[in-house]
Amino acid sequence: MPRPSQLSEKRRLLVPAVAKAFADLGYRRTTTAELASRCRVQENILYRLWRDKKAMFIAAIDYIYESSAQTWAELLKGKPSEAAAEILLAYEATHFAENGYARIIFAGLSETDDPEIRKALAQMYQRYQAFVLEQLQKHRGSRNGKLKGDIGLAAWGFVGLGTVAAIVRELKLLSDKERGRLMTQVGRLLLEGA
Amino acid sequence: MPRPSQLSEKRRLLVPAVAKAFADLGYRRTTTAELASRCRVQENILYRLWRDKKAMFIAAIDYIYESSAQTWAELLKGKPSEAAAEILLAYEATHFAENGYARIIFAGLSETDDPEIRKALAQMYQRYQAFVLEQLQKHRGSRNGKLKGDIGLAAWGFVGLGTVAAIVRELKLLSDKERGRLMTQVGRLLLEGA
DNA sequence: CAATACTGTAAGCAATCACTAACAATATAG
DNA sequence: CTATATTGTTAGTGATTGCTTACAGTATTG
Repeated sequence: MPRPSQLSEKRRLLVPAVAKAFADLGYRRTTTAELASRCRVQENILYRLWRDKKAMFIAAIDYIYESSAQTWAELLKGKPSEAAAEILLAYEATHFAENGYARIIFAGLSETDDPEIRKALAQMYQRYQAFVLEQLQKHRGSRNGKLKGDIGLAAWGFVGLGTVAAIVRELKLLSDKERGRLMTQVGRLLLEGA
Repeated sequence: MPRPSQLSEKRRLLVPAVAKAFADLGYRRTTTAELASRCRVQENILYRLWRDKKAMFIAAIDYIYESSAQTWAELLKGKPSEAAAEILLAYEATHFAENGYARIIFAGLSETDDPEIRKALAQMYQRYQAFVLEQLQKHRGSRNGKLKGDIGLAAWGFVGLGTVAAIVRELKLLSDKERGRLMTQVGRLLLEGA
């Protein structure tokens, strides 16, 4: 018997560096040579782990949500679930999109006629929306406010708020402080519903 | 004296086709050969009109807002200014991002470390926000509701709403009907303020 | 007319880059 | 030990593509 494959393990190990590269450089300026260099391996190795450059990109997309989810789980550990929404909102008001991964998403969104990329992005967005929705339900469940309208749409509103916050950060359209106020203020609006 | 230059005129003439190409294909898959073909000219001609491919892309970015502004002006012609916000919201609930130009923006957002691209995008976003803000002020000015918080941030909220609507459309995450409800429902929330 | 710059057409080049082939070295299971 | 598949290293290539050069034709002004 030969030695057992460690491919999937190696993939997990390298994905963060791959994601960072795409986040720093976008898709087209992230050459496979650059990826190899950042991963401290030869290009060849990458092609044993992933079919082609696109597959590396998709792995980066998948990693984004996992990375967020891990941060959130850490943050909410031991906290009461009704407080989760407020805690997350306060945290993201200052830290949202600080890792730069949003640029991976933008790069992907300009390639949405590729079915695999679209699928990966769709899955990622649906996960985000589902997570937000869960927090919203727990939050609103506690109080019995006059909640009007579909709560699922409010969750999508949050996704939009996050997106514009990332854009505003990327383009330096608002100061950190103003961007924080944007998140908390519009966030609170969505949290409570009209 | 030689014949007068018609360069700027020709630029105006070709920009819509250029923008359509970038919208259809993204940045990297839009080759200069493809651009030339769609414009029904030789590549060479394009390089007389713009310094390089990036300049063509930036021209496309600039065109996006102009295109929207023209549509809106048409739509609001002869309408009372207090009604503008509602009219626009109702219109965009079904027509937002239908031209596909959003993909130009996403392509640009993944290249934001280029100063010229960032500048073009920042200008475009600021124009959109300023326009929305203007409509919001006219809308809220008419009624004297309990408007809490910074109205400028609400305008950024609208920009976020538009962005998520474009994403949701691109990725087919919601049906047309649901997306319309997203726009109107969250839009109304932002319109009135908490 | 004539000078001058603009417009159109064709061909091609230099550089980048995704991807591969070939081979040596190594670790594991029987 | 040995067979087998994995891992590491080097080099290279075919294709794409942004951009340029060169030249012929044309319209406009003095």
